[in-house]
Amino acid sequence: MGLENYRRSVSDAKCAAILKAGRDNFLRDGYSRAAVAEIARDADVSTATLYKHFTSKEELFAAVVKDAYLVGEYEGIPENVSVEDLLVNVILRYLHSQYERQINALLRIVIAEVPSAPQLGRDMFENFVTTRYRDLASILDRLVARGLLKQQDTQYAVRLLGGIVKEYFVWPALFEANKTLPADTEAIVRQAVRDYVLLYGA
Amino acid sequence: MGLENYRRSVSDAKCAAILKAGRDNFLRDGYSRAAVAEIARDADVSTATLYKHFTSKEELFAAVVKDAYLVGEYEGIPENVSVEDLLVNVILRYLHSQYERQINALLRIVIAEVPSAPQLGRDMFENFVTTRYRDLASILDRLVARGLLKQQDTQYAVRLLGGIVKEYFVWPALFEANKTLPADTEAIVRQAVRDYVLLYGA
Amino acid sequence: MGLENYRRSVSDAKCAAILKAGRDNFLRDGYSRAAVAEIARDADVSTATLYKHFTSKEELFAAVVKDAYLVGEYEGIPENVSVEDLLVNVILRYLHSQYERQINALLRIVIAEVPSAPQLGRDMFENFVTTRYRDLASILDRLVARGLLKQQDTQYAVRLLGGIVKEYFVWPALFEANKTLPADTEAIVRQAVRDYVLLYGA
Amino acid sequence: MGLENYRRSVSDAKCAAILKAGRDNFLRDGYSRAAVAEIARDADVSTATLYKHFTSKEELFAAVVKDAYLVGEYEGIPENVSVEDLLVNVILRYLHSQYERQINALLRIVIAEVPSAPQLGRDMFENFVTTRYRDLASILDRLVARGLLKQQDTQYAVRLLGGIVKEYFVWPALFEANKTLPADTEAIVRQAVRDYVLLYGA
DNA sequence: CATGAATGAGTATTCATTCAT
DNA sequence: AATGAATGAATACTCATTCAT
Repeated sequence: MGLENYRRSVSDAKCAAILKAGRDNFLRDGYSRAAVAEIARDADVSTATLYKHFTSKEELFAAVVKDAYLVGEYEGIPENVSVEDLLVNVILRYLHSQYERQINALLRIVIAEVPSAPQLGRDMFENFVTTRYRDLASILDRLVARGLLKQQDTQYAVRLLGGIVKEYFVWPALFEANKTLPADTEAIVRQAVRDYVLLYGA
Repeated sequence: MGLENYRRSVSDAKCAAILKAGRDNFLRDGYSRAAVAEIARDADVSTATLYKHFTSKEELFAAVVKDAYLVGEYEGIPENVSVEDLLVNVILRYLHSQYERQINALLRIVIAEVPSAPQLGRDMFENFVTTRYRDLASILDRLVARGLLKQQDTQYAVRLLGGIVKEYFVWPALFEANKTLPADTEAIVRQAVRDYVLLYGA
Repeated sequence: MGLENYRRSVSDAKCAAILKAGRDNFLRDGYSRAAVAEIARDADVSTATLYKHFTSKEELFAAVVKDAYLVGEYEGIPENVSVEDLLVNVILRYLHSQYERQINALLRIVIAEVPSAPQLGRDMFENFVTTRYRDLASILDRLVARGLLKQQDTQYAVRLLGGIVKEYFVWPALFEANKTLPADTEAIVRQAVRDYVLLYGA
Repeated sequence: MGLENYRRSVSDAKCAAILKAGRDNFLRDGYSRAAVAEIARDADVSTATLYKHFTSKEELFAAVVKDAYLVGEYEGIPENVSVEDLLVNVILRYLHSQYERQINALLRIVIAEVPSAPQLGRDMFENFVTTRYRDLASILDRLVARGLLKQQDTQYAVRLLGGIVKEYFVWPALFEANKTLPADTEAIVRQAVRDYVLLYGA
């Protein structure tokens, strides 16, 4: 079994190297301009090896995107904080993760490929929008249950919050490469949360 | 001058034909996949003529994008309507214009090209986001002046409204080709405006 | 019209050069091994130009094959010769044409591609077998009409003659590259014709 | 010796599996398009093992072809039948063997490879043409010796028969994949033999 | 002895751009 | 001024063969 394990580990390492090189290249050049040969070269692998692991450029890109989903987030909700602080905290964690992992740049490319790879668009929407909204809605539901927020349509409430957050932090990042979170991020988030609490707070 | 005028008008007609063919091709195939030769063919022009008018594919695309800015919108603000109705009306006009002119599909392509054509991204952001927000803010300012809305930071108010509208009507359209405005568009817009008026109404 | 004519003549010349280079390469290397890039280079043309003229390697090959059909043959039948001499003469003309134009080598390649390009096989069979047999049958029919041959099934008679001729002169050429007509060709053909006349002569 | 025998038998089995898989692949895809990796997979062997048995794709193909020679044919000549029936019988056995064993498809591939593998062409010609003709000639010789046929050049006679048989049953099969023996095969063979007997019968 | 991962050289085809006419 | 033929560089993908384990 030593041989098999050895092979698997080598293979996994190459696969990871390809994914990383692919990610870098796609982020830098976009999907169409990124060259499979260069990705292979950057990963210190022959193109043929790359094609052993991923049967096409498209599949490699899909794998790169899927790879971005994998990081788990915000398990517990801390007690003893105000509703406002809690929501600000949750949203800031979203945002930092989004920026650190360069999800915005990835979004750009996926959006560009929506007409030719619709499934990829749907998947990414599901994973980066719908799922997060589900998580946030469940938090709001619990706060409602605890009497800390009014009865409300949490589906809509989530989108209200999400809308203003995207407005400030995602939308501009789509139109400018290498955007970083602005200095007044927390202030803006806090303002948005405050409005929300004004409307829907207990 | 007759000959010169004739020549100019022919030239302008060709230019318009190229822009239209370019628009169609870019919208259908995206930037990279769209072929200059096909655009020229669709415009009934030789490739050389196309290159006389636009020095590169990139410039042609930029011109196509700029062309989309040109359509004027919502001149007058009707009097004698409630603040709510007025805002709903204005927003719906934005949305219909956005969908009818396929701005979402164009946005997709511009977004994709942001890393390689940053100026284009900035321009489009300026023209489709900032400008509109300025218009809307001036409307809000006037409403504040008339005492129909509270004193407020209209810059922020506009983005609150814009965020929720994009959340529902632009964001999903980026991730799905050929999306049309949903049937309950007006209801959603009205709900958003109602929330806004609750917070900032006089 | 000078420009147009000039362009056409240049274009035709290039087309001919490509066909010739294609023919040479296919004959030397077979279909699969022949490289489009090398054909283009031999024809002093870029690959893109080659693809303007022929939309694919397969189409180029088909054109090369079709080109081989184009040479017209044996219009008149001389009078005042014996039936035997006449037939020997006709058959020898077939054979020389077949060898000079390297039809055998072309046949080899077409045969190889029959599973993947069945239409090409059918076309070549039609043009190099069926058509010739029709010509020869019409000759035999006229000889029968003149009373120089017995009443007979000329369809079958033609295939009897064709079979023996292929047996000696085509079949071996399929299995050996650059085969030339053997020295005793005429003697063998004469023997075959003699047998035929023994069976079917008046 | 038990272990050695076991090993040899395993090795032989693998070799046979490779040959069979090779045959199937070459027949299906032709020489160039057939992929060594797929042959190995079909044979349940690693590519390295395949290369242990056959040092190159070309050699494997040669072995596949040689394998087709190995089936023995028509040992005894029945007595007490007419010359005509005897010859018809012999020829039909040739033909059925040729079609059942897909020799025509194999011929196609060998013919295609003649320029690059001339020896293979010569071998196949020797084994599928010359050898058979020798067998048939020896039968004719015996018939002449028994006084059932005239004195004759049996070399030539054999090719007369062979020519007409190929004309009807091999030649068309080269130009059409998956051809089967036509329904009137026996009638045609009988007609050919009858002509031959007319010419050369006692 | 057997493996299968890895390779490098090669393939057909495309496209933005130029230039002789 | 307008053409459209021509190009050269690039691209995704394949495959016979080898070699470390």
